[in-house]
Amino acid sequence: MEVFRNEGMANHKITISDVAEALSVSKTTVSRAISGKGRIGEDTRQRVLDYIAANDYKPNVIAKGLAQKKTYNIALVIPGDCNLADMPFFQNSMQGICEEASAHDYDVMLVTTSANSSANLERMIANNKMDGVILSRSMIEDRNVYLLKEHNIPFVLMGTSGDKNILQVDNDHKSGCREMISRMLDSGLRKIGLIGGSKNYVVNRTRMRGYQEAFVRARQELDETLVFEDCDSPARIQDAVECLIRARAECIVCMDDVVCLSVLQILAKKDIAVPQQIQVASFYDSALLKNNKPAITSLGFDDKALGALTCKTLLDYIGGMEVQGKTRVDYELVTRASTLF
Amino acid sequence: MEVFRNEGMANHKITISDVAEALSVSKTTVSRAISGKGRIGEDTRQRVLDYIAANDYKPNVIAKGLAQKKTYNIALVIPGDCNLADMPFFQNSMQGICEEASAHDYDVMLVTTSANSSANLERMIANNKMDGVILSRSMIEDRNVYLLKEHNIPFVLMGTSGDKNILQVDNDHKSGCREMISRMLDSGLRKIGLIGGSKNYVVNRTRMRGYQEAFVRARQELDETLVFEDCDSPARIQDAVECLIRARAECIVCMDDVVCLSVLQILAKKDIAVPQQIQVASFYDSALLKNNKPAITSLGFDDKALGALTCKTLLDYIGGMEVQGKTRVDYELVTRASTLF
DNA sequence: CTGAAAGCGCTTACAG
DNA sequence: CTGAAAGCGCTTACAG
Repeated sequence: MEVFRNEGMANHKITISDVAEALSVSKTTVSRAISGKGRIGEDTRQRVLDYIAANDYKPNVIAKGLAQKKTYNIALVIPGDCNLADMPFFQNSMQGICEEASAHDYDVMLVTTSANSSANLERMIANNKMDGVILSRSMIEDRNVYLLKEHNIPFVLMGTSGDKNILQVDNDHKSGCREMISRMLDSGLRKIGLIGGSKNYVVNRTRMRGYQEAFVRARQELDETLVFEDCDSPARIQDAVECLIRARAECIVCMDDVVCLSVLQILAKKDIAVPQQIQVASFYDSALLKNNKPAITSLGFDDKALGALTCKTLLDYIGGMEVQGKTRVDYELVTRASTLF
Repeated sequence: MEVFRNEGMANHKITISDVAEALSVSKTTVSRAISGKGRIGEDTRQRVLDYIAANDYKPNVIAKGLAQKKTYNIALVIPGDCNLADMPFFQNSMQGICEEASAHDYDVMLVTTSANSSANLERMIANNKMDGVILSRSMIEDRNVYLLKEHNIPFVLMGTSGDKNILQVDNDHKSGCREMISRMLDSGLRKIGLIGGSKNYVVNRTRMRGYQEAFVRARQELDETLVFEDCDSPARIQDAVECLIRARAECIVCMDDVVCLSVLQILAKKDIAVPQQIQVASFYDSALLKNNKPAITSLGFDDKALGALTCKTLLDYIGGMEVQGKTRVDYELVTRASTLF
């Protein structure tokens, strides 16, 4: 079996002293030319800039950070054990975050937490290697929020929280869900069933509120017997679907697309045609349902944009700028063949 | 709309000078007590250790790194646009990586790349903020490998490459696939269809080799007309399934579970019973198929362990230790109700 | 407009 | 066994 050993001959990088010496100026001057801070003659500035471009000198961000007491890192906290439905969300928002951070010369450190442990976050905080953190879509009880507040570390939640004191950026789930249900009510549908995942997730509670608001606005009574929350197992979903069929629901709305996938499979097994016999829609549009026939009516969110905006908010906040306490990102209601409105 | 501004009163952290002063020893001594390097009296060592425990002093990793010319960061490169089938893989391996890194006081920086751009990785390299990088399951052509080699940056591939000069750790896909097919052949099955995703992914080529080897070992002829590669669209999968049905295949083996999910939906629509009329298995066992009825025979991999091992390999390599050039992590063949062997 | 010097918080030869 | 000093690669008052 072949074996490797690192020779450790890293490329020797050129430093600020090297360029200062080469140009017969001081390090101070070089630093100023690069940062743009402090007065400096236009011609010297240009000389420095030309030289570093030609010799592709890159300042050492670590050293810069040490001098400025900054790290140019943010941490992204994601659940280590999220369910399948959330993966596309994390995947896409991550990309938005990374790109936005990159654009501001920041890097993002990954921290995974599990429901029972914030050990990784604690270590990260202790090590002090980041200027701020992004918390992602969270549970009702969040120890991470507590930790961050206690240590006075700037953070923004990519998600929704009832706590008015924390910065939050989220997809506008409530409005989206409300609009979808409103459209259904407008089209004459009345028996609109709802099947949702765990209420421990804030996002599911928010979606529920959108559903409720639509009924209030339409001055229609909401039939509680058509609502099934906490359906976090196949068995519960099965029960819910059967109840809804018995109750002659006209439409089944699923809170996320894992639920929706299950529902579709159950309906297929029972040979119940969508949308002819029952309509189906999902509050979240992901790759999971992309290839389904019929195509599923759902809410489209731009998770990458959400990630980018969240990152921008954090960076602005770290930079001492004023930022909005609560930001909601727009959605798109995409009606497809699985519904008839 | 409420607005926030960061007051910037970060907690003032205690430094090595503070503890040196408090104990009337030199910074050198404190440093030695902590690092364990260099001679130091047992009693002074204990005094220092007690003090820092009591006042929970944590050395500043950034400063430490600067002095040692290390960063205590590794970068993890993941595709920004991976497909659904790969998400659980990334999610789980990420967790393994983060935990292993954490255990060695390393942090992991996230770098997303897209097929057409390695810009984020290039920036990361230029900034020199990591000691090494983990590349994840990759395409046949990989610009990232080229970049890393060029800059002489230690890296390991979490995946498989034909390039013998790069460190690689991967699930033992080939053996797993071979064993599954061998078991099928042993049980008397002959017409074993295969439907796979894009051949641009190394992993799919590896799986294919496992499939082929099983036939060779069993001295059975492989019927090429039952093999469908590059099925990266629903339409192609549909075609493949129909061909296999026409050819009276006894079993359909899917290279990943997104393919498998499609296949199952198609079979359901055609009212073809699994496993009675046709058996179905998948080369990858993920949450996607978890709730399917019947349960699907598949290969189980411990992606979290894979991530941890990959991280360990990189860290060992960075640390100058000898590491194995190529490591394969074991799998588990899980036979379930979707097959009859 | 420019530079010498101190400092960010550590480590590590070197000397004792 | 312990410490003074130089150094990692930057920034930034301060002085000129």
